[in-house]
Amino acid sequence: MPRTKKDVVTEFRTAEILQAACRVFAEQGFEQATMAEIARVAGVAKGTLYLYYPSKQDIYWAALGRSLLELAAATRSQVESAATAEQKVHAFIATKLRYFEEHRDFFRIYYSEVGRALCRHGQAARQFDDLYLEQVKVLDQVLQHAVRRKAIRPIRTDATAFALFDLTRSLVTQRLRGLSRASLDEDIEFAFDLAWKGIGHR
Amino acid sequence: MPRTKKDVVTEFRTAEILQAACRVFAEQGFEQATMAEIARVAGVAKGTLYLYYPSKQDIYWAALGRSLLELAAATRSQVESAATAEQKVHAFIATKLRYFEEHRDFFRIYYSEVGRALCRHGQAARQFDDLYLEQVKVLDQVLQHAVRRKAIRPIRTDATAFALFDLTRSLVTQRLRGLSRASLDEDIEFAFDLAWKGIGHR
DNA sequence: CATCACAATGACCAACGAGTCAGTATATCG
DNA sequence: CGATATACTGACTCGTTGGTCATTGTGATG
Repeated sequence: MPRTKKDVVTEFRTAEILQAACRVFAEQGFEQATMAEIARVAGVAKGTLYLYYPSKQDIYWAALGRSLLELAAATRSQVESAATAEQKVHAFIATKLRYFEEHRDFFRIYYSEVGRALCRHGQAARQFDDLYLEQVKVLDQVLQHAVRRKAIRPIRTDATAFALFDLTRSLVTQRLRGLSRASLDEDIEFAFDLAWKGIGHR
Repeated sequence: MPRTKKDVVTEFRTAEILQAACRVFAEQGFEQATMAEIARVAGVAKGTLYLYYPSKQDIYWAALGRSLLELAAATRSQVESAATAEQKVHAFIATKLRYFEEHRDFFRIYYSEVGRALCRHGQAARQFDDLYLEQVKVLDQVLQHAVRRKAIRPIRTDATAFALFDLTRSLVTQRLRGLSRASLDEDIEFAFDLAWKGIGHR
């Protein structure tokens, strides 16, 4: 247990900064957000931000990555512990919808980042893209396995995985925009029902 | 027929500028794109841009709006001229996939704009949002009608309309990212199949 | 060819914001 | 308490870029 005091302060400031960054980036988007505003919300001076992160980009990736990894881990865990393919698909959708419901700011940043992936191709964001594709792969493998077992009809599993991914995003977006008057559980069942009927046997 | 000469030149320059803007915005995104770069690609001086559009924002909306209206009109027309609900849903998906395939730069801008809709809420982009919701409504009404006729099972038509919308976007994205090795027609059939099975009777 | 109207230009300006750093406050310790 | 170290501050720098406008080019007209 080295420098406990220093570490505690660092951890505290880091969390404070990332939380503020999350709020500001979610509200303004990356380009419109300013370091001054993040500092204001975090309750520190602008210079302090640079004691903990070397640049605006780094704060952004840190804020995004933290939640992204958490969500990826939760999804993997829930999907793994589900028994059947049906339950795995359900778990995938439910986990994501629940997590985004609790982390709306994160979803805003995430969603806008996905939108930007088509511009600036080849540039940064490799980490982000990898995680994204890995998530799709989890679903892809569930589907492949299900097809082999004839639990679902033969189908292009990779394209379907993407589609289910986007179906989930679609529901979250509807909720965030206030376009869904249904409860979270109702939305989960709705999405799963649509998906399962779409890929199901008949 | 007034000032023909002037009108022709104006039309020519306008088209040239919008095309250049479309390319640059698609590549860089709104914030990263510079007026200097748009001017360079259009083959004019920066000042010339301001003879035809009052601001960067205006060029952006003009470039986006032009294609957006065209797509909306095409979709409406194709859906209307289809006979059954099944054919209407098919027409909706096919029209969009085909249009985006031919206007990839437009799709990039469109997609990134959708991503930004969750940030900056309440601000500009009202036109854009209206058109977006109107497109969903077209599909919603097709579904409502189909439910009444019992052509599909009873279902939350508004949420489903959104979901089909995003399913379509999902396929386009896969194509643009080079993740789909299928032909355009195959992707259309795939998307339609998935959708129709999902909402179908059994 | 001279004149004129206006389209086009690009050097310039002002605003803005990321990142810096000399100075200040605060904590630690002998 | 005084000395030293370190966390923090915010005024400043400096590159970038949207937008302007005095000047230049062009083509029509008499």
